[in-house]
Amino acid sequence: MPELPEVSTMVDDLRRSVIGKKIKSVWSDLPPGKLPRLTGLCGATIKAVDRRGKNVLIYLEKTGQDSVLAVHPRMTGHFLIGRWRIPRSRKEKIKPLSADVFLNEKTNSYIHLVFVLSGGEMLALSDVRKFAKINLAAAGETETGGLEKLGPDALSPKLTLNKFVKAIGQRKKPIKSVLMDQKLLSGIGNIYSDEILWTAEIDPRRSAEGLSSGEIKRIYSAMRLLLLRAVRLRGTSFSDFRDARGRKGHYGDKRVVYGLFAYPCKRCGTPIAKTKIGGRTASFCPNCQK
DNA sequence: AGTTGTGTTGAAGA
DNA sequence: ATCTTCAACACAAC
Repeated sequence: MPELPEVSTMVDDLRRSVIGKKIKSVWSDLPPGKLPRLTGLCGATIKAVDRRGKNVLIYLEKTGQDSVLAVHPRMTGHFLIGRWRIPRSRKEKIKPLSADVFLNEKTNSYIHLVFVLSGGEMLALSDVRKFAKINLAAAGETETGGLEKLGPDALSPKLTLNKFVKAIGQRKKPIKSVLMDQKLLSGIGNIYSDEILWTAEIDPRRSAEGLSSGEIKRIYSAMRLLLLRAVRLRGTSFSDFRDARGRKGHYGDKRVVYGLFAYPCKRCGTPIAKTKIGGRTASFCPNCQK
């Protein structure tokens, strides 16, 4: 699930806890091939953490060879900061060293990658479905790390209304699919596309090319408003997402349409409908989203 | 107990 | 080019 606000929350937490720390050792139980060789990162210092779309970028410095670790959490990946007992055998299961109720929550127990940091804390990746994509590139080569096709970030100040219109207008696909197309615009997934289109009062099935400039402007405003609100509320934990301390985000409590099938529309009372758009479930109000 | 659906994405097929 | 389907994987819900 992690979309822009959830990844933003991860990055926010990591910035506060891991910048300046040195990687002492790396552990993973993922099969070789699911992640690059990371042993070379031992001794590297974490210089910065950033976000691009739904990717977490961790900038590392080691004498003579700077690099950037790009992690895409896909559906269930999330970073945690804590302490775990690192297994020595394959049979042994990894588990938290403390009785921290959050780190012991099931969602947070699927640890597949751990960086042991200077100072004793560890940076771990929990990912029940193991879809997270982990990429390591030399610094300056992030453009070749699979991020080169990424469209402008949905919260970038550089993404003006004019550029937004150019990015999404003229597309024949349904507007919901266009908003979720990371090559056109990065950071939005199923949850926030539903939320944005409900707020902008636009039917998610409509072709982007048929939208008026006024309608695109409404979508742009709703996009900024909702993403900023969700960032402030530290994301949505409808499913697996947790922050770096294992705690839930609160946007889910404030959501307006996602996952509210058959509930009354918060604007007009009509029962919320759902349909499939491009293979994804879409929730919308059949009355006031035109 | 087997089937179905799930937030993402990219590759493969039409 | 453009759209749809499926696979990667594990689990919860039915």
